[in-house]
Amino acid sequence: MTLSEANQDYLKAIYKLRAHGTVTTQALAERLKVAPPSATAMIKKLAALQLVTHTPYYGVQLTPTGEKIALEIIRHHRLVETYLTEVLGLGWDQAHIEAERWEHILSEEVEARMDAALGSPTRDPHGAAIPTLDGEIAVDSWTRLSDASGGENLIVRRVSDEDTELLGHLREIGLVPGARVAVRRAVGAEGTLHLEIEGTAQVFGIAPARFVYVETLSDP
Amino acid sequence: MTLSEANQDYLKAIYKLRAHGTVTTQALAERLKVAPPSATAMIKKLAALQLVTHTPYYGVQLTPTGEKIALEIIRHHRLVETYLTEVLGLGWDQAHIEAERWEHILSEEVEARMDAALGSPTRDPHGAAIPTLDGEIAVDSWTRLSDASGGENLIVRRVSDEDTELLGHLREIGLVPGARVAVRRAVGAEGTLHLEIEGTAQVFGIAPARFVYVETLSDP
DNA sequence: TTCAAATGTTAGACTTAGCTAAAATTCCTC
DNA sequence: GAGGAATTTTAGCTAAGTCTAACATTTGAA
Repeated sequence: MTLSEANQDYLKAIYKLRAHGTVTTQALAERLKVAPPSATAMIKKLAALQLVTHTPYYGVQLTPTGEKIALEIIRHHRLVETYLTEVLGLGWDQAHIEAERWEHILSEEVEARMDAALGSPTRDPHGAAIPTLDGEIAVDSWTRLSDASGGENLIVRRVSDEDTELLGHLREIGLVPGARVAVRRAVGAEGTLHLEIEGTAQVFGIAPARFVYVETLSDP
Repeated sequence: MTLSEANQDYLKAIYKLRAHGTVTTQALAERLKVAPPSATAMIKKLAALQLVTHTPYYGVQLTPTGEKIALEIIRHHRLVETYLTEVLGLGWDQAHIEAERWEHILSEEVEARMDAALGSPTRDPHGAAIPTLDGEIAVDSWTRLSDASGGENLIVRRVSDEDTELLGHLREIGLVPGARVAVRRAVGAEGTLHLEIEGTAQVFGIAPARFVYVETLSDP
């Protein structure tokens, strides 16, 4: 079975949106930047291929086969991202954009070579887990930087690659996997965070902090 | 102007078929494995984009812009082919198949990185010239192994990558760029060539020998 | 030089994946 | 629980690129 790029993009998007098991048409349409009817149409096709189950008006869910395929694509994406940054020296944001295209055309053979060249990495440059060849993926239990209450000592474990622009910014200010962060002061829902990143003071918005996952070293 | 993969494939095919300046619909259709009407339709689109000129019933020709784009794609292809064999260790035939897909999605940025990693190569693994960034390409004046009359000492300069299967075979028997070949005996049109490749005797068909380009070291 | 074969083009249909407009359904508020 | 708002789906169109069948043109052989 050969799936079109569009098919693959939808499966990947459903996978990434599937926090509560089921994904709405609108969420899918937004993420893929298509109109809702386009998403409905594709959902039907994927359902016919048994890659998703669809309850009209109530959302879509990946079948085990669909999930496996989504994980393959994500593996490709993250492996390529890692390769492009580690071996060819591209920036994170550039690598992410490239990987969006490469993920669809990567053969098993080249995948294996890149994997070997990188020493079978388990994390991509932003700290996201790279699924294994047989579709296993590590489950992270980190918290979001936006949930910090103030006073914690944290270590950045992962930054989401969903917002390309943000990605570049995070890197600039040093909010990268492995960075140590102290939260000096946290302000409410619409507020800001006062951070010390590797010893440098920074004021950071709550909104982008939702995309930074951290491990807590010491609580306030 | 962003061209579709199909557009790019046609431009590349026209470039490769353009030995006598003009390319027939049939030749194009055959090379791309599509029906002739499909080729006609695409020719019209490319003509509307000013990438080719079309004289109905008399063939198609690249405009300077069309040729430049074709050369960009060929540069991508050959650079990728070189990268995949030299850096990732793929076989020639495998690399060629991969490059057919990669050539369409390679960004200028990654192209530049691969070029640098390889030390700006001028030839791909089969000996074909890699066009420069500004669309210059070396013109080869080598002869075909099939034209050998017997008694020559030759050096292989290039093997055509058009026939994927043949490519693998040529490599196995050592008919690769740089190989020294002595032609012991040549037989007529439908016949065979008796070769000595790097000292090893081989009988080789005239047909596949058309895909091997050689430089003559000494005439009979 | 004529006419059949080969080649090329036109006509019309199909598939994929997108769109807008309108209808159906669910959700939410009062 | 009724009704408007939000969401989802259906209906119908479009564009790219493919196909087959039919028509047009060129070529080549008698």
